[in-house]
Amino acid sequence: MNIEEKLKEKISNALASQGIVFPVPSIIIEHSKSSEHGDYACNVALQLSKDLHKNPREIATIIVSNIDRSGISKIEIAGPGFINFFLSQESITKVISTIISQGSDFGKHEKNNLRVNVEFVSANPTGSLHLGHARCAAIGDSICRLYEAAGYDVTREYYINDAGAQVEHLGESISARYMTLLGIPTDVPTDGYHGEDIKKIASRIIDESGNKYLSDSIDNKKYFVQKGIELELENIKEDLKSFRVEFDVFSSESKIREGHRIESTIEKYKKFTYVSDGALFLKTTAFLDDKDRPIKKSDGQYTYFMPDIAYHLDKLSRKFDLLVDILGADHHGYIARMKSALMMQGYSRDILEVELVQVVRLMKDGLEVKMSKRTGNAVTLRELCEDVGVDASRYFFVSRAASSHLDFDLSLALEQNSSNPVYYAQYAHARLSKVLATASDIDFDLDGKRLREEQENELMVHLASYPSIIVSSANERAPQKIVIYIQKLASLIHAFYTECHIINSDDKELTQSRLALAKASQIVMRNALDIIGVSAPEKM
RNA sequence: GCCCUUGUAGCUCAGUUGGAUAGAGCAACGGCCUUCUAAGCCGUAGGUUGAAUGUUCGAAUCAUUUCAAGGGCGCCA
Repeated sequence: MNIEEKLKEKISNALASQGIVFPVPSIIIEHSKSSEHGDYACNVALQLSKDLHKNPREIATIIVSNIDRSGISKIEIAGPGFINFFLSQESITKVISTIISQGSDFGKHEKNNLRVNVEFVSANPTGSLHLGHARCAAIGDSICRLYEAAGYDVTREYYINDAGAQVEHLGESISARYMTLLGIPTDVPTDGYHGEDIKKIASRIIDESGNKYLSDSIDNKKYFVQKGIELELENIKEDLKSFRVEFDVFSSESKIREGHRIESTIEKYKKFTYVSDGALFLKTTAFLDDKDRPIKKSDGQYTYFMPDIAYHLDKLSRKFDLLVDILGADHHGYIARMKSALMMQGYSRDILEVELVQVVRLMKDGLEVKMSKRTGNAVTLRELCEDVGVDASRYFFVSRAASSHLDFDLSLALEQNSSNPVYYAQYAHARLSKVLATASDIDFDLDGKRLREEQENELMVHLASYPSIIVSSANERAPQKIVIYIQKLASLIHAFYTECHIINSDDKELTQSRLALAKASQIVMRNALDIIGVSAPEKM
């Protein structure tokens, strides 16, 4: 149990001893913003004053006079009724030995036996991934890593839309390039794809099988579509891998449409459908939606919504306790309708959580550049990795809340290279690594007996809060909180490094204490960077 | 016209779910390298939290209205 949990329990017990029931989970312990407010602060007295009809300071006094004071050096009641805790030296330094003994497991929680499926990116296999996908990939993967650290069993899933009009256009575009390369000039359809990747695919088909697919047969058309999807997907997987994102499961729309799966799904929804103007509608307004949605068009084709419902039911049939979809913000209308569809099958509205990621606007010299896959002028994930770097890109995307509208200026991102905050954090890790390597023959003082400075104290308190930050970030699916944590950690490490010289040839004991703190800090920095998929270099 | 998201320092953004003096990073200004990496540290300046009203001990956070930006509005994905 860490310090915060212990404090919560003490407070709850103190209240219970006076007949006031206030369970541990509803108690909020916060880090004091300034050291004059102690190491931790609690506002229960203010929360309780309304229910108990008592002055908050009075309640605080009751708590303080009944609390178990072990590990606490001083308790103060401040302001309107805050309780400020000053920890004893031993309870602060204890975190060092905990971190060093747990190593890369520090911050990871015990398995909670909950299975979560996170679907993200899921870009159509019709071209390279671009900036917007990069943001989704960075956020999605970090959320997965957070869930893993918080004890969930996580499945990363990618849904391939390989059955709609988009992939038909892909096939036609490849076909046109293929013809042109073989000496029969053919225009790419106006709603087709014009990027370089299409040319590459066409020439690859020629390399593999020459002019075998020249005729306009249906089989050949199918071949171009199928081959196009295969190669685009291969490309996407490679790009994602170099961005340190790997999926466990790829599901495809065409599989969902196979056999009579859609028909049998519709059968399950019989109670909630009706025909209007020749189209089949799903009565989503019976649940959360403001309009009923068509699932089968009057021409007999399904809308995209129908296979999507079948797909979500497919995921649920694989026994997940929670589904998370990470989608572009233009899908927000989709949330109510999909939740409604799942509720029709008896699932709770919370079985599906949707995280909306705002689009990235590409800027150049202060002006917006419209990105389009069709015209091929988008900044791709690959370019981003090559020009800005994986670490800087992932850090940048994760440091902003998914809901924030984001402008991305590539030239500025390149310029800012050395002042990018990611290097601030990595540099802190590298500096500690160097000191630890230099003093590798000196033992650690795991009790941190000689740690007295304010910088050391603040650093230790911050280190101790890491496990609870993991839990709250995971619950809120908010990886940017980890970035904030990292930023603060880096700042404290740099201050410690500058103000508290670690290796002192004339004071071995002090050196041993500080080396232990350096080691613990290095471990936590590395663990935290790993959550957002950023490397922790030994030297820079 | 209706719905969703967003609006915080010159710029890019945080803000622990209603708490103490609203915080970081860039940019600006002033200091600090004969000792472990100056990609650093210490300090200064910068704010009517888009605007207004309300809810209460207490509001950037909740409610209503309003302005602005982006997105979505029954057979597109």
